[in-house]
Amino acid sequence: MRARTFTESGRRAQIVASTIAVIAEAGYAGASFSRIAKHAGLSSTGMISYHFAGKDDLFAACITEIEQVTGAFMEPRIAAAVGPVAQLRAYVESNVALVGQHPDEVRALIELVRNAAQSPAVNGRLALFEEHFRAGQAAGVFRAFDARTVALALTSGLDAVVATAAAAVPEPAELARLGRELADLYVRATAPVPEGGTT
Amino acid sequence: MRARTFTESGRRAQIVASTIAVIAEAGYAGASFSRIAKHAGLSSTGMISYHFAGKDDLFAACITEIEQVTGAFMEPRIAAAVGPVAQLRAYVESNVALVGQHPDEVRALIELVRNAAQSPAVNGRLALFEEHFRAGQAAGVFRAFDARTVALALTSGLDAVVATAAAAVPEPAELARLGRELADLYVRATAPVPEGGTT
Amino acid sequence: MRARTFTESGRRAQIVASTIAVIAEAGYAGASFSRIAKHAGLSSTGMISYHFAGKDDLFAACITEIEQVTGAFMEPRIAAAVGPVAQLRAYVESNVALVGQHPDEVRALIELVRNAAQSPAVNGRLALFEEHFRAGQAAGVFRAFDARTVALALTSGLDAVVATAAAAVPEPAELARLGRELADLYVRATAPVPEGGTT
Amino acid sequence: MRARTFTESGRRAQIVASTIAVIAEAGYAGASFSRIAKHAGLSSTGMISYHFAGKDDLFAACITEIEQVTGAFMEPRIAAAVGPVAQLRAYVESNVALVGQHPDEVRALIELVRNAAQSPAVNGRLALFEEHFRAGQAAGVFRAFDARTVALALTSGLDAVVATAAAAVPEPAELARLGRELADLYVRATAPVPEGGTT
DNA sequence: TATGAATGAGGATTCATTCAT
DNA sequence: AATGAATGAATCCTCATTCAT
Repeated sequence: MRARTFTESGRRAQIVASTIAVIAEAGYAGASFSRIAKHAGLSSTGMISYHFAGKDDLFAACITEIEQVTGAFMEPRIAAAVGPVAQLRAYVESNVALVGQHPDEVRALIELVRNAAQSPAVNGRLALFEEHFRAGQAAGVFRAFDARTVALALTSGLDAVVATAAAAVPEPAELARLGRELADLYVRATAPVPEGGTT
Repeated sequence: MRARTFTESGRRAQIVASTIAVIAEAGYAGASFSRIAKHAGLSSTGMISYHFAGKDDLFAACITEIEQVTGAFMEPRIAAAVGPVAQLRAYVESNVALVGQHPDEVRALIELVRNAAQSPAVNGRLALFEEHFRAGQAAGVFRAFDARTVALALTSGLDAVVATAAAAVPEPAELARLGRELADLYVRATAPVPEGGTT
Repeated sequence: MRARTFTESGRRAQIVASTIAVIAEAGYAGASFSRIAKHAGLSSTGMISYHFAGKDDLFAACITEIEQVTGAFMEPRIAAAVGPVAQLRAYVESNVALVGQHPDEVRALIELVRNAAQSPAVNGRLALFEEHFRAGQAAGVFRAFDARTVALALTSGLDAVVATAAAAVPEPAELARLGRELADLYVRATAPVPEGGTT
Repeated sequence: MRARTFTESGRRAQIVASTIAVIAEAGYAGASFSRIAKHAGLSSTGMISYHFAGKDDLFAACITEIEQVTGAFMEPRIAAAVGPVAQLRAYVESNVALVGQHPDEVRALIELVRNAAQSPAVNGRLALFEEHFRAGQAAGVFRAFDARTVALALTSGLDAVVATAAAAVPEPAELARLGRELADLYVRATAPVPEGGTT
């Protein structure tokens, strides 16, 4: 087997993987211990309680695991981009492209972020965007706007597009087109005002 | 199919109101019959089943009620705007402003739309935006983009901002500012390309 | 599909036994999970759902258990009889005698067969009788009659006598007399016509 | 309308008729007040409780009504027969034939008799048969047997055949054949022993 | 570690009945 | 006579969690 993360012992990792699969398939509300146990081939839910302090703990472990997987895909792509605007574009495009690689993880993360009471993950990404926008504004590559509000709107819009795509994964080319569409939208939305203001 | 009395028979309306309040407070998953009954001052959940065929029926009634309330607030404001761009701005601003008037209804509707498996409400709004964008593109006031994807991203971003605002309702002035921020964002995101394209 | 332990895992068997007792005492309609749980000394009905997939599953297990018990009693007695007529008599008499040994099982089986929408058990016995009559007719030991209708009437009559006896179990001698009475009735009812027919 | 029995006021009769229809269609267990009310076109179950002291009272009224209907059909046919044997035959045949005329009433009565805790109706018929057999034995037209046991077996067998026929009403000719089959069976089963004993 | 059993609360829904109007 | 609203118990079932083995 050997297909385990280095952070967790075998069973834990197996349970986390099953949880992600179940959330992706049945949604947050449908992810009961018994369903997860069945998926994991466990004969009882007791094993889950043994390995995790509770549902919150299990879900937190899932978020950690998913972030590792998605980070490995997205981070190099974002790092390869130069400048705040290109990085924004890279974030959006790689996030959409990620659907083609790890649809279950993407679906599960969105469900978790949507339902799990204010995890550090969701706040982290929000803060990341907000900070990114502020830095870009200081550098003059983004126009003046309320960074927090815009970060919230854009990350949520991104999630919605990604979730829809993950529900019925399109071909890579179509996925790339979706990413470009959305990145265009976000770049234009945040671009500096050229000369005279619009309305 | 029998005709119902004027105020929706009193109790029915009261149950709907309580359901909206409970969803706003405890979320979709937390809106159990017993919690709703307690909020409504009913001695048992049987009364809810007496008035509504089931949870779907109750939630549908809530959506209808909320749409009536929100429509009464937003529609005249949108109708007063001239042209697709101004109407987009009016939609966004009046939706955010609505939070100050009916925060519970706004929160509940978002929860319902998010969870009640593909209601006509959510599809309706999405189709409305999509159609609005296509018409504006034909008129040359919106640039060329994938109307469906953009509609999805922008409505979801709007929901997120509205939901966040509804969670801790700010003062009207701050609410108005939020609305303008978001409307600006959306107008710029969809504005026609002046001469040379960006990026 | 997992293999079950020897005594049907202890609790399972206990629940089945309690269910049989409750059905015998309170009838099919009165056999609620809560009553069964109380009889079995369980603190909640959840335990029953834990061991059985549902009411159908539980009842099916009861039928299996009862058939095992009754089969062990009746089958050797029937097998010892020679010829279709003697076997018919042996079936009836051993079935009535069974009441003295397992009154609860007999009562419960009749209730189950009467209510559990066309179980294989009831159809099986009916088909068995029908086939038995046809074979006997071919051998000339039964007169010509509609095998299906007669099978239906006689098995139902047998059930009624057995159920009545099980409601207030008489002494073995009286039980034996009842069995002989009924066997006589059935043997005469199905006997070949000697010379001139009656009317 | 004018289609009311002389025993009950309009609404009562209507409720009784609906109850019979519902029991025939949904069985004893399925005959809830709400279903009966719906069938009767009543907007609430309160009306049933108003007219009847309880479920037992309602069901008793149904039995009375059904016995009137069935008696009107069967009694003249039985009265036309001469002698205990012919009367037994007439009872069986007219009871089976009744299925063609009043299937709902037949179905409902069997359900009621089977479930309603020992009504006078079922005991009455049993006593009637028993007494009939005793009288016939005294007259020498029936052989010596346990009148009570035989009455129980034969009435139950008759019920089963009738219930099966009522579940999918056959053509009158087939119904008549069934009746003759069963009557033959019962007449032979109870016939005096000619010379030497059988078996 | 892992299993299977047990718990107790909570889920929606249906039921017969009562009562004010 | 009739309605509609209300009650409270009972239905089966699922849940997360605990515990002895």
